[in-house]
Amino acid sequence: MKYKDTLNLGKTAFPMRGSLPKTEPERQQKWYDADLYNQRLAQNEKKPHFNLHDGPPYANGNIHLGHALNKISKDIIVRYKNMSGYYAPYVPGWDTHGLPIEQQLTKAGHDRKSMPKSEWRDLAKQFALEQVNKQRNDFKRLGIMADWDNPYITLQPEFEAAQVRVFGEMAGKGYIFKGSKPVYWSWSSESALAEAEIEYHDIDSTSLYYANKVKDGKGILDSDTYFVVWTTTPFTVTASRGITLGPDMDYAVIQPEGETRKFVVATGRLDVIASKFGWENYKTLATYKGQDLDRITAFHPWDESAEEMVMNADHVTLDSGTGLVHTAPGFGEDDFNVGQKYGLEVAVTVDEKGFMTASAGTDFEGEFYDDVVDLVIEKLSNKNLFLAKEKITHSYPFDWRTKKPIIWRAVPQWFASVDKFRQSILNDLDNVTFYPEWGKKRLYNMIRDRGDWVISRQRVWGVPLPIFYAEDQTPILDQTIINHVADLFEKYGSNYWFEHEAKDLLPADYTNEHSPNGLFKKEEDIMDVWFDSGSSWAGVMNTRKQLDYPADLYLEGSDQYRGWFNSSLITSVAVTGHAPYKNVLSQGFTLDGKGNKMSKSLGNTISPLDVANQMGIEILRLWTISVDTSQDMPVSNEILKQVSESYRKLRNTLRFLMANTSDFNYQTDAVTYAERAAHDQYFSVLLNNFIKDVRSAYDNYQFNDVFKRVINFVNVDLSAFYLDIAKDVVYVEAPTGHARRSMQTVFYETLLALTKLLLPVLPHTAEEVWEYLPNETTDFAYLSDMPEVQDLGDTTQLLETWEKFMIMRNSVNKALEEARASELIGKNAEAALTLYLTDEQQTLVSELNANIRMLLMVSQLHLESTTSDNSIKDYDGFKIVVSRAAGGVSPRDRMFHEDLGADPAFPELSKHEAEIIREFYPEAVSEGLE
RNA sequence: GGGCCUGUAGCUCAGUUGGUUAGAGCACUGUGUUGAUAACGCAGGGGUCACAGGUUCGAGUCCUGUCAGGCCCA
Repeated sequence: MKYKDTLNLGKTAFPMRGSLPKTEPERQQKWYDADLYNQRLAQNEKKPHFNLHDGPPYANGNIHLGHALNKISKDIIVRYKNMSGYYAPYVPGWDTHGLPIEQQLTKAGHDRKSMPKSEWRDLAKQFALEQVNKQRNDFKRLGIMADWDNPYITLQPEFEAAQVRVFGEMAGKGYIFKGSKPVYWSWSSESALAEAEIEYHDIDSTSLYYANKVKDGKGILDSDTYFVVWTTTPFTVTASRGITLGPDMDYAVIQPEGETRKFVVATGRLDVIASKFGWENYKTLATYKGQDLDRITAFHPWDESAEEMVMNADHVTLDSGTGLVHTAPGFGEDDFNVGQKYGLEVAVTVDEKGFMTASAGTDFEGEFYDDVVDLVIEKLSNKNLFLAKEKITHSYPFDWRTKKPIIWRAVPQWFASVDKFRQSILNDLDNVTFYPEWGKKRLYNMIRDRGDWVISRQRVWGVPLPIFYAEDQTPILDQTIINHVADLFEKYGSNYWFEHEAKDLLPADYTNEHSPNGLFKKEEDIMDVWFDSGSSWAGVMNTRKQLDYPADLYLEGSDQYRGWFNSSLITSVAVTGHAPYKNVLSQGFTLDGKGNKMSKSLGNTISPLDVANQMGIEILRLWTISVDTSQDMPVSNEILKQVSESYRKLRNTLRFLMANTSDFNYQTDAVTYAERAAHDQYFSVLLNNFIKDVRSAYDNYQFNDVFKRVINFVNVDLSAFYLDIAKDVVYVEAPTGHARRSMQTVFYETLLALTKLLLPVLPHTAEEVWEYLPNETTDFAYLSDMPEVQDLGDTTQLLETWEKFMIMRNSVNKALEEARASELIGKNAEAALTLYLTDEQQTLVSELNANIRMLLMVSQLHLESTTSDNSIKDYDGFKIVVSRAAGGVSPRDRMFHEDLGADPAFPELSKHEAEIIREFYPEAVSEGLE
């Protein structure tokens, strides 16, 4: 018989390497085959609910790292909650309407104008659903446990119906109104364009400098004073209604030599302007801040029915022009915004084809907008207001399809009046908890400063605005009618709107005093897609019976303060008076290894599927908790490599625990806490605190705290200490003896706790471990519950004592290392230690009440009283002498013993070992050992 | 230009209400083992806390500015 056969070396088939790219998909298939998602929920049916509401990704394109981070984070939370006493469903969603999908159709060669709208919408729907399927498969590869068979999709009839009802509620409360607002307008395609449909080219334009005569100087400016303004779009002078100044910028009133008129120009532009206009000498009569001149008025250059208001806004710069900006609210976004603040008219003097309308004046009517420069100059010159013209080259927006220039032009739009319930929104934010805390401030500022919400889009692929027009063009916004439309959508889908006439969309007997002939028209615009996803609290949380409103948690990237967090909040407060979420968790963005934005053009992106296929999705999942997700997170191959090292450490540690508990049955062999050896009790306490800390980190969504605690526990407490000293027990001691069983009990509890605590992050690995735990009865680890914190009484004293021991151990290690360096010993087993202890240190030793020789992993230990002998080296307060161990080496435990051969049958073994052999391997007495 | 956020060892993170020589894990170097072995132990080196001012007896920690980076606006 061999010595080795009398040892209890660990045994397990659990592979050291995970082969994750290969095994993960197989394991996921098992989950889906077993319908694990619903199994877990069924088990939790009577528990309190925890609702994480999924923000819908846009159904277009491949999933990227941001998607992965988002879904993995949600999966971690949902899995944790389901294993911690909650019923936590996870209904994934997709955002499917909107322009990008229309653009994909165009790219694919479809022409929107060559087919009926309903047909175009069918194509869009088909495309969107294909994208959903593709993304769904990719999300499943990430190991996400969700209701993949029943997602919510914003194009689903029940979702659209709920959304329209939200709109109806808001209309019923008077929050919806019609106005107009500038948009990118392509006269060449007679259509509004989105930012994405525009490309920029350099063009030459004629810019004009002209003067506006003061009308009401408010006692500050004389009536012979003129504001000098500059414009690069002369046609907009016809719709000019204001002059915008920088509130903190300086303006001078000057009088050039030989001039009777006075001019207002920004001080910072005076030199440039004077030379441009040939003002050789001028005197400065006064200077003002922009804000001093607020609300002074001037005459429109020629239109007597209009006037120009002096306003202040921050967008004014001194880069060009005069520091005074001619402002036409119908033809520019800045102009519109500042105009709204001052209540200016939104004049639009160009029609949809780019021709001037009657409102521009009879001289202009019918002229093409780009051909009126000379006419404008003539009109200005007639009034002696023209100052100069100048050719400029600048970047200008073009229609990407027709390659013609575009203009800003106000068109009728539907608005949601945020102003009417802004204060309720702001107040209700106090009832929401934000992770991180600054999220509240960020959302608060945005809501506080935002304007009304433009909810209409001049597009086709979206939910129609359920509004009708009477014969005299009066819009009909009636909640009852809107709900009637919602009912139709619920039955037939929103394409019904495009397939039917207005009369078929209205209740059968509907009449309206504005339509004496019973004729009606329907609105052609659709809703902003943010209204779609912003209604999901109604379309999903309120609609599905296993979910509740408000949600416990919304979790998205920090860009969603402007997006989904924002739009959901607005619609929810508008309808119910409350936020749709109790908690909001926002995450940063993934950056490359240098901290820069990831982008395809820079070629620094990392695909989550590539990581899954090359390293395993477990690595990316582990990465997710290794970083502080509340901030931006760098990712690189180097970083992922480091994470995979951590994964290997975790995996190996689990493997070691499994190998050394493979002959252990917790039900029959476990040793109670009170009966455990001192070091096992100590480690039990460490484990218990570890469970408490990790659970608390999960509860607070502090993922990287989970990571840090796990890694430290595994490396420091387990690997470097407990598992290291353990080998001399679990390998060497009697297989069923108390010392070994005591330790195996703790091993098993540790293994089980680690496996469960890691499951939300590493579900594949946890399930793999589970297959090696025959005593655990559930089919899947995911059907088990999180380890509970035990009441072990007051452990403060115990921990303090052992912390002191760890300091002592540290000193001993240093002493041993020196002995090794001087070649006195090789391994620790060759050493005998002599410790010269102070009174305090002796107390520590007696309090430990443990086998200290074993804990220090040396063959022999001698404890002496402290000495004044200065030749004995002090290691951080401990006087230690290392010498060679006495006696001989046992080939079995490889330690030095002075009692080898005490049992004549076993001349090479110590007495203690011989006893073990006689009891557990009696055949060795006759066979002998070698 | 505005709102919000970030910048501590090669990497990922801790650093409490400002208080002694700034910590951890990984990586690295050396070394021991070869009964966790494409593993494990031990020891060690490594930081002008982005930069510059300021407040204070004292600042990684508070204030101001600069630089770099991110999200959202303009």
